[in-house]
Parts: sequence; C-alpha cells; structure tokens
Amino acid sequence: MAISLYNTLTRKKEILTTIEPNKVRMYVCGPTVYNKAHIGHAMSALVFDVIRRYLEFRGYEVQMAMNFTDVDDKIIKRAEELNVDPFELAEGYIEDYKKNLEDLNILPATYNPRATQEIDQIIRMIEGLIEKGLAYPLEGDVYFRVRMAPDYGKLSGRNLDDMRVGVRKEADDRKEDPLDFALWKAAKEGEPSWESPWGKGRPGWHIECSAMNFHIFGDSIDIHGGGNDLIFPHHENEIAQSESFTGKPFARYWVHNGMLQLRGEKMSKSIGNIISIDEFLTLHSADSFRYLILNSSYRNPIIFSTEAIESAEKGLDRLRSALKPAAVSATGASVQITAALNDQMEKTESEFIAAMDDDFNSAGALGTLFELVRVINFARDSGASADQLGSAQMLMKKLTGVFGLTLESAAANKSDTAEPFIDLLVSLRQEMRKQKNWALADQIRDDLAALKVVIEDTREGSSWHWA
RNA sequence: GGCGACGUGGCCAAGUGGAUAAGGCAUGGGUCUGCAAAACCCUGAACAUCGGUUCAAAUCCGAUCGUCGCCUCCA
Repeated sequence: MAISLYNTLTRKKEILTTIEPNKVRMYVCGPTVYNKAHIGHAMSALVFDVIRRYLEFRGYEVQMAMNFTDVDDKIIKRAEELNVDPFELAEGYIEDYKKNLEDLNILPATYNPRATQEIDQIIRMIEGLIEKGLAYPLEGDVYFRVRMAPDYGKLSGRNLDDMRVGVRKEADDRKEDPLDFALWKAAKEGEPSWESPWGKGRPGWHIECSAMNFHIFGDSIDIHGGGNDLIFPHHENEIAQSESFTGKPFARYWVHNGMLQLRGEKMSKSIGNIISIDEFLTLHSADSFRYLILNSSYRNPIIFSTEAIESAEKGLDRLRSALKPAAVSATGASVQITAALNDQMEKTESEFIAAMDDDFNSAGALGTLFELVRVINFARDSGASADQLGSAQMLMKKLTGVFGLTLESAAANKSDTAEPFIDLLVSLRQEMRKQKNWALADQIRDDLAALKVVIEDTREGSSWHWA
C-alpha cells in the first residue's frame, strides 16, 4: 500500500514518492506575525501536523520547516501604531504563536526559519535572478519579470492575459508589467532595512520562502503546504523564483488546506470575523478543535460554530469511553467476545491506514475508530477483563495518538489538589447510598456536577471524572 | 470576466461505476440503575435539479441552480 495525496499542481491524487527514500522534506507557510493568531491559522498548522504525524507513523523521517514572516508592511504599520520596535513586536507574536501551537498539541517543526535571518541568502538569490535576466532593479526595488518565467501560472491554472490587473489594487506603471512582483523593497526613512546592492531595503514577501527552502533543503523539496488562499500569488511566485534560480523543480507535491469559515465567510483578519487561538482555548479544549478538523476533509472549507465544537466534545467523550477500565468484578468475557474484539482491531487498523493513505482521509479513519469503540464497550459490558481489553485500548491510544488527540478531560478548571477531596466526597456518598439516604446522595452528585465533576455509579461502586 | 473547489438523512460527514450508501451529533423505544449518568441493544430518515453515457450512476459527461475560495495582504 502506498500513500496518495492530492497535488494542487496536477489537480489529481498522486502516489507519494520522495526524493530520498523514507524521508520527507516538507515546508509549510507560517504566519505573518503582526497580530495574535486565529483559529484559521490553527487549522492550517493542525492539518499539516496530522500529515506529519501520519507520515512518521508510516515510517518516514519527516523534516519539517515552518517559517515566520517577521518583516513586512503590516508589521511595520502596526509597530508604528503601537509605537514599538517592529522586531520586538514580531518577536512577541512569534513566542505567542509557538505557545499556541504547543497548547494545541502541534509538534514543533524541525526548523522555524525567519525572513530576517535569511537576508544574505535572499540577496544572493535576487542577484542570481538579475544575472539571468529574470529580475530588474527599479529605484531601489527589485522586481521579478513574470513573463520571463516559462510556465508561470502552472500552479493556479491561470493565464496571464486573463487576469484583471489593477482592478482592486492600483497598478504601478513604473513596472515593466503590472504583474511583476517585488523581490526587494527600498526602505523608507525609519523603516527596518538591510544593506543591499540596490540600496537599503527589505525582502519582498515571496522571496523569503524560496530562500529559506533553498537554504534548508536545497533545490527541491517533497511537500510544500499552506492554506489554499496562498496558491495565487504567493506559491505561484515562489515556484517562479525558485525554479528560475535553480533550474530544477521546486516542490514535488503542493498540498493546500481549505479555509475555516465563520458566519459564511473565510475567517480573516481583514474581514474581522476572527476568533483567536487564545480565546478559543479559554472556552474549549485543544482536542475539540482537532476533532472538528479531523472529522472533515482538509481540502474543503470547514464551518466553525459553537454547535460544531459542542458536537466535537461529545464525539471525544465517546472516544474516551473506550479507554475506561474493565469492571472491577469482571470475570472475563467469552471466546466469541474476545474474537470479535480481535477481528475489530485488525479491521480498524487496516481501515484506518487505508483511509489515511488515501489523501489523509481522517474523517473516514475516524469512522473506523468509532467502530472499535463500540466493540470495546460491548466487551467491557460483557465482563471482559482488563487484560482482555488491554490490547484494543492500546490500539485506540496508538491511533488517536497518530491524530494528535490527547483524549484528556476537557475541563478547564480541573485541579489535582482537589482530587483527594472529591474522592472523599464520593466515598462518603457511597455510605449514604448504602443507608439509602438518596436525597443527600443526589445532592452531592448534583453539587459536584455543577463543579464539573461527574459521578457515575456502577455495580462495583462509584467513579468520577472531570466533565 | 477568468481559475478552482463543492452540494449525501435534522446537523456534521465517509463513500467516486454494481454496497444492506460508513461513522459522529441530535431524535424515539428498550436493557441496566434507588433515581440519574455512562454503556449496550433496537429504530426512523439522505445522494441539489434536469438531461446524457452505460446492462448498471451518489460516483462518469453536459446544462441549470446554489455555496465557498483565489485573481489585493491572507493559513
């Protein structure tokens, strides 16, 4: 079995073959750090986290880079508004973002390059492009000659002459062609800048990704990822620059996630319909967001809503239910039951892999996980012992781990120090139940429920967990 | 105007030529329980519309309607 993935470049699913056997070089476009990150950014980071985890599960060594664009017009503008140093502003948001990713259980990238740390490489690349006649300096700026790149438009399926140039953005008529884009921007007074052969300035947006890729990975990478809003112009321009510079194919597979929507529109800072990652995490668990994404297909838009997250939390509860221990008095389940458990384990593992191999079909894979949940719970109800449930529960943990789910309780206010006291209350309540003091027993249950502590009574006694 | 993705039960969603059309959430009935909760069992309900190709279409082709993204900074 092989992994297939949808390649934006060819608009079809292709079998994954890598430059070096068993190694994947993957680059994902990270954020421009001029503000707090929102859950749309989180979706993209999460999608590629799951892809990365799955590739590792399938035996690949994954080298992953995610960049920070830490110098650009918006950072400069915002720093001016706040009257702070633009580098410090960017640094602060980078730290915030790394914290966000950690909170979301997103594995750190192997490399986190930044535009400002690649200036030398960027300048060398621009010089190379000028030498080849593919770029030209203009009053301290440098532009890329789009029409000189032979297959410009191949990623986004665009024909240069069909595009409405200057409709929304005023055309700059100094440029040879309105579609030419900036590789280097001359600095205005007081702006952050670096010395270059064309005077003081800073890199254009697209070149940093090409330079960082070249620096870290060389001419070619296996997978280049990002949101589908980056296909044009950003990724198109990256291809043009990189392939013009090296003469080699840039990325073998282009993978793009769909947009997270809120109130019928793409979540975006400029539209203003955003929920920051911090805000989200004060109200909901990281797992619930991950579940929401996993239960959809990464290439399609996902509608964010409170209802969707609540439904996700319930789905997670159900996944967690499979991990509950065997009954204390369990005497062991019949051969038929354990055989069914073994069959389902095999079925779930193979269906999980088949689904994920097919362009990371996480929703399909999740479906087969729920079938295992049902069989595990049935076995437990039928008296299966801890031993008999053990390997199936291990499989659950293994596969949900590939998804990056923690399956930890969602309660935000859970506290380790309270646990002995809760245990005490629960055992006192047991005494009351023995004495058939239902009123008081029920009151304790209700009051604890209000504190997000859920009591469950079984034949063997009561257990509790955080809501 | 150009390019692209998509439309499956009440909601989310898998499935891309032949299946009983997964799964989750919600709903209804039952088992269990002091009552709950949890779990288990049973249950109803879906392929946007219209044509076409085919022995056979949710799946392929065309048209129509609708939704979203990109063509401007964007994950």
